[in-house]
Amino acid sequence: MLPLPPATIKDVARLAGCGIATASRVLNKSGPASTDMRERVERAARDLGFSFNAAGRALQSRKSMTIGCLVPSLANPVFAEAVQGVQSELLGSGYQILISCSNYDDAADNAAITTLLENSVDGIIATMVAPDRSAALMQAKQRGIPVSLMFHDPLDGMVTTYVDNFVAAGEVARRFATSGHRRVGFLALRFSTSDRSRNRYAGFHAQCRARGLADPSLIEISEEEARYPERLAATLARYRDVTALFASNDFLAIAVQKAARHLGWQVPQDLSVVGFDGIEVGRLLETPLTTIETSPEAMGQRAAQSLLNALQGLGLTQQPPLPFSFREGETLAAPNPKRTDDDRVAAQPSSVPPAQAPKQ
Amino acid sequence: MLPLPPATIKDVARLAGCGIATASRVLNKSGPASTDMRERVERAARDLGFSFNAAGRALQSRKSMTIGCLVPSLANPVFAEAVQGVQSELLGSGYQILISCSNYDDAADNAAITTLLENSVDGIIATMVAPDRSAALMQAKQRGIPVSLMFHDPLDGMVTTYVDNFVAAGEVARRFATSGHRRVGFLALRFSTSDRSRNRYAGFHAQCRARGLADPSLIEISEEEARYPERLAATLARYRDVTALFASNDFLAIAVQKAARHLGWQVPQDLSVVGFDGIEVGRLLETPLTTIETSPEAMGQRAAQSLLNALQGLGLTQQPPLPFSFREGETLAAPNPKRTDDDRVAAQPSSVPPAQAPKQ
DNA sequence: AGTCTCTTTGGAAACGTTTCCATCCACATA
DNA sequence: TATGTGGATGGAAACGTTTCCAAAGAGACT
Repeated sequence: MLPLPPATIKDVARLAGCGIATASRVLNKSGPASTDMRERVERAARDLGFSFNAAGRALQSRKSMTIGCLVPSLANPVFAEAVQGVQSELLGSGYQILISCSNYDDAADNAAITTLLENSVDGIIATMVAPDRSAALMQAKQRGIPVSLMFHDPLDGMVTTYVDNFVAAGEVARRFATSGHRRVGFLALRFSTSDRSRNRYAGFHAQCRARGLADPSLIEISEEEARYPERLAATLARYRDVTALFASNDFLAIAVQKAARHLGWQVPQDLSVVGFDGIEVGRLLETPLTTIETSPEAMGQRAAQSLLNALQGLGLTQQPPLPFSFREGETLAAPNPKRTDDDRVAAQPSSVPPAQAPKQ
Repeated sequence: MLPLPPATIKDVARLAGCGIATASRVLNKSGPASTDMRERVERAARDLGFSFNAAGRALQSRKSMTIGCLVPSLANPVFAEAVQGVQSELLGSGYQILISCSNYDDAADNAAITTLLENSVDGIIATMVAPDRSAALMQAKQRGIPVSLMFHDPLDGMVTTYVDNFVAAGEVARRFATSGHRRVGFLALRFSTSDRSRNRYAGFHAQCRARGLADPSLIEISEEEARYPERLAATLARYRDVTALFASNDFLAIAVQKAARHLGWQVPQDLSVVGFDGIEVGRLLETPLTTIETSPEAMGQRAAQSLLNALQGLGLTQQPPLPFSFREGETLAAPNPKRTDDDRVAAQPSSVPPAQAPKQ
């Protein structure tokens, strides 16, 4: 039994004894047909196991019923959940998702968008390194393809679904200040390729100033430090005077907890830690993580919803930011005066210290 | 500036002053052309910003250069990472990924496969509730579309990439026995829709028997219990005599730790816990999780690799299972004789106790 | 000069669909 | 009976490609 070619609408028409146009109209319910004819066509289609060929359809109708989705990585659950949100929102709509990951690489971002364009996607949902500078994305807009960004703060001429990183990060600074911290730090993994991280830092920094705190130390770490707590510990040890750390995402915050333990520091007594994102495991830790809670899934849903609206001709309009909330965990407390006193002796100047890891 | 339609190969041919066939040959490097002609065509294409239209191509060549990927959910990082693996493996190959999620629903599985078929994917990579009973999947195979499963143990007539769940789970039983546990339990979230869970239970059960342990209690919990530690605690409290728990995935294992804390039990002193999957956060917990370590990303990569081979006509062949390793964390220890003695008084018979949650 | 071969080229069909348009038929109205 | 109305139907073009095939031109050989 060789793989016999799938039935086409011609086959259906032939079996039903009618023209192709009629078969098409019946199967699409897109035009008049007598009851008799309707039955014959439907029966023929069923008997042949007919289903439409998307390529033929796309070619003729200039609609691929496919939307392109570009995210940095699916290994990051934040993006994976967002895509899940997109998927769930698109579920009944008839649209498929063509997916692509850039691994946080600008060139890959552009290549991916180009590929999506070649596949004539009807719309694009994306999180990129630099959407504002992407030539491919421009091209998409020129072609009239609606583009809906996720996670990016509002950008000129782009519609985006986002959480106000600046404000949310400011809230963390506020909490730090209220708890009595004076010297705080901001820990980021991919600072240069993530406008989210940069905006969080900016908001954090601004609010620190507003509250009279010292300018926060910006600690940019490597993949390796993020992965091995003892490496991270070595880096943290160089910021002894910092009593509270704002990690730009929850995994980092959890890694900080582990690293702190490694140094014999207690969280939150010796070091307060606050994360960002609000992943579920954070709740389940022995010391539940204090964090900014967001919903990546809602982000994806809303981005998809916007796009669907645009696809229905309703126009693509910028919505207000998604809400976030400050989740009170147990990793934020007042600074330990004893520790700070003791340790400050050994502390180094820290307004913007080198972010490099010590060589091993 | 209205969205002007993208340039077609006809436009290129016209501008280059040649026939369509020639333009196609040059742009595809698929046939002879004089140097002069080559240059003219390439220049024209560049000037027009031409790129191929995938639909036209797919229609004529009967190759969509798209592979369909179906997983239960992207909210589960195990699957998300697997898809990431697929994606990374497919990167330079020219294939796109059309993605779909079933939310662990059998009907949705079938619908998704059908949709993929309509989109004439060239191959399918899937994890389903019941691949062996999927009519749509049969249809795919009949059409000669290569199918590569992920996470499923080998199945009649299907090629799958997997970790030997039976053996891996047996290893956990072995460790429990060696540590001196006699009464153990197996905790699962979606037992009925996951052959993985079932195979893990089977392997665990078999090895418990082989080692002379009591038959493990099968504890099937609801989404809600998995989410709220106090609910899970209530359930666990009904299995006081169980001294070691094998959770069918790491998140569950982490939830168990939290629930145990809620009951005032120490892990591992009062209750040993072992997980499955080997997610990264497990390492970072205050009490690092003991677990079976696997690599979902490698799973995706290998599945994709198989499929690529098949697509190149090399034939799709079943590979041996992927390796796993037992990660020594700190959540497995010898049972606490005191606790077991004390608590057994209140214990209920537990060979196969009701798996339902107490009504609230 | 005639014949052959080889390379370069373009015309046209085919892929599966949708949709415009014309035709046909039945029936109602004048 | 002639005219008009309106629904049902099918032919054919078009969407953007690839590829088969034939034609045309350039040398090389007899």
